[in-house]
Amino acid sequence: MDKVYDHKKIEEKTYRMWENGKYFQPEIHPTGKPYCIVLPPPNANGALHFGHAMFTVEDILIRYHRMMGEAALWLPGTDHAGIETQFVFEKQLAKSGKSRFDYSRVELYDLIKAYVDENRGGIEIQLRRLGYSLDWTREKYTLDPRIVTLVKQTFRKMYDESIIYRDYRLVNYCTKDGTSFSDLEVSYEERQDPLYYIKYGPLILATTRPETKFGDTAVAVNPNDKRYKKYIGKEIEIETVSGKVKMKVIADEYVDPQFGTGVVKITPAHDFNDYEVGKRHQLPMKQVIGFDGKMNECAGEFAGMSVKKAREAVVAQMQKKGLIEKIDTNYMHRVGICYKCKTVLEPLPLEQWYVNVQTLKQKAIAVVREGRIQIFPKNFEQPYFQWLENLRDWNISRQNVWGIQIPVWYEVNDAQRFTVSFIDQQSNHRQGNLQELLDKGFGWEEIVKGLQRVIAPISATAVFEEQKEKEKKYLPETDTFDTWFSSGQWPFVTLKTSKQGDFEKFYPTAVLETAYDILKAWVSRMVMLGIYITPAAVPFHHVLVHGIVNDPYGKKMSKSKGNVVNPLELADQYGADAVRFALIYGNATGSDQILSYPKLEAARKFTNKLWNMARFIEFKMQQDTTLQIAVKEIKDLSATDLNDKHILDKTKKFSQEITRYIEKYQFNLAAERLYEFSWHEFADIYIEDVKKRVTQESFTVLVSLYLTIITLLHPFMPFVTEEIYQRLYMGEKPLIIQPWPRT
RNA sequence: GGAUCUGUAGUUCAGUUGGUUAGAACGUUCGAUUCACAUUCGAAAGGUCAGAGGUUCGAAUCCUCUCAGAUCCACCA
Repeated sequence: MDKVYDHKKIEEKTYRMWENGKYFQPEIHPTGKPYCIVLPPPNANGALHFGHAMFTVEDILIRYHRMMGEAALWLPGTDHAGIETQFVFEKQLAKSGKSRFDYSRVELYDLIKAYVDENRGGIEIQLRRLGYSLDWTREKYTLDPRIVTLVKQTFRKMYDESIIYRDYRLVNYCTKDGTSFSDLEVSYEERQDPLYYIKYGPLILATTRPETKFGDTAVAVNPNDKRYKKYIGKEIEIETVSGKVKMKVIADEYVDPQFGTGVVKITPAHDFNDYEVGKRHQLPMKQVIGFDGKMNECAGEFAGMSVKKAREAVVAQMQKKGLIEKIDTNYMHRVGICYKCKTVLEPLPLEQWYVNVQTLKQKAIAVVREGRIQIFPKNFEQPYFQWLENLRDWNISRQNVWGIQIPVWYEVNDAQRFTVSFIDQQSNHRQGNLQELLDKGFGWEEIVKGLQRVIAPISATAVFEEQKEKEKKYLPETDTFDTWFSSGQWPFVTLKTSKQGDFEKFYPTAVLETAYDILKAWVSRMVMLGIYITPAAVPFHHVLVHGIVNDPYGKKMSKSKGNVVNPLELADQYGADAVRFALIYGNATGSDQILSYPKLEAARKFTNKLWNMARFIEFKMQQDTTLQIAVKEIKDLSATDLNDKHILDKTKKFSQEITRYIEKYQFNLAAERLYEFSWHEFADIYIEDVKKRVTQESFTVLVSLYLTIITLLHPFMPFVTEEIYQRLYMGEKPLIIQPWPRT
């Protein structure tokens, strides 16, 4: 044996040995109790980051249960990550001077698919490098045809049961990425913007968005506001930049008399609150901002300007006309921005598909309250409940190409009411009213072939593929599902499309292990959709939450900050075992941690220490051949020496402790105890003691206890322990499937 | 505005249902060491457990308040 443990010589070949031996497959224990963890699917196109290194927790559980003789399945898979991937791809496109508007949706999809296929596989290699005992023979991908079919079936079922519906309402729309987002995906930013006090006929109102005034369809005051009582229900005449306009004054509780002047302009098409007010008072919606982020023809002379430009221009005009009372430049407020590109999100009215979450969320709350699903640590239940209780209907439409297309067709019986965009035969981007485009001479076939996007009226008849009638014309829904709609079904769609009988055997899964930041986005969706599709079962019994790994200074790792550390580089330097151990050691379940180089170094020294214990044993056996026999026959341990008895007893207790810690998901305590015991109790004291009095009996005890230690450590540090096992013990089967020490 | 979490040695963090002198790692200081390991061994120093009050025979742990930091949710033009 080398004097120093060299992980580079060991890790790759060991992983190959495990994989070739089919030890990652649950069939290795055909009659064992089923135990299943489904890997939270990383972005197929992405690279490993530190969050993924926390999968170590799952590997510990899987390896432990496998050694317990259970049929342990850790099912890997990757996610197509709709918006993320398309975002990255479009950046690439931009470099070559192109944009998504240059391609039909079919072409664009194929381009992205080719791009992803080219970059795929990286993540799998990286997960192998960290020693994760995933059953690769069962690997899944969110766009696997059979999974797509199941996802669409869920949509169909929900639609048939009226849980999914289509509606025309305001959505958070990113004009740069060209798609809407769910409430969850909106980020907020504190901003200082001018608050304009504008003269509205006899009234004065405060607004941050004077450019939306073209979409105003009423002025509102609080019903109890004495100052304005006389105007309620009346029409007032208003001088505006575009001439005189009449406007109704309505009363609504929503208006806060304390804010500004207590008068609000109501723009139902461009503000969420105004939209609600508009619904209550049956106000018309007048859209003045287009999906390109520019003012439309309703804005008169300002048409074609960006929102920002238009705001400045409108204000300038108003000032000229003396319509601005004053400007408060110190006004602070929060604006919704796109979490990807930071563009200010526009509330825009759009036809979208929604999931009615009322019943689903009540059930999702109930299963946790009743303890059918337990969250560890328990304090993460609170945000889970809070978020679900606040949850509003879930917008699942995304105007992306990269994703699962919503499987619906619209009957085109009145082309006048459809808006389409497409690439014509000359490869030009066209968009507009379908009837007008047809009138201009574009052919139906041409439009369908180059189709980019269809906006069907809310009244259009939506049918599924097989419901289409031959004599009728249809255009497809071009929107795709929110990625979370498909990944929210992950536990059952993976198992249902896996090997025969897997679903029946492994569902519900044992544990869902993930970072707390996607508890809401992902876990709650899985619970909702899981109990919807499989009402008798929950998708997993336990939710195990881990924290985030921050950079050495405690700052969140992010590409933009440039402080991202690649776990594989650390695995190269310190060894995969050391990286795994350092992440577990000294960090309580669920709490954030700081990447610590001293800790990595300490973990690496630990692997070397273990290695040298093995070297000592090997050395002794070479020195004294009578000791070799002892190694092979470590069954009936008898100890006459008091110290031997003592350590036997201690090791027994130690082994119980480790088991208990793993069962209770206290991996940090397990790791600390393993480190402490093996180094300072076993090596420093016991080995030193035996050195002075080597007998066959004491050496046998020593060797057998060392085996126990190596076995208990295996889930945490699989490579070095397996290698030691292979060298010293050479059983018929490798350590990975040796039985867990029982007491 | 509502909620959650965190505050323990120079640093990073443990501390299971309240129970002797509050632990570890790294760092620091002193010492050892031919023969498994200098990536080692032995030893030492280092803490008013953020602060104040309360419950208790007993509090880092439970309760209240204060201070500091982080996060989440909601949201007024």
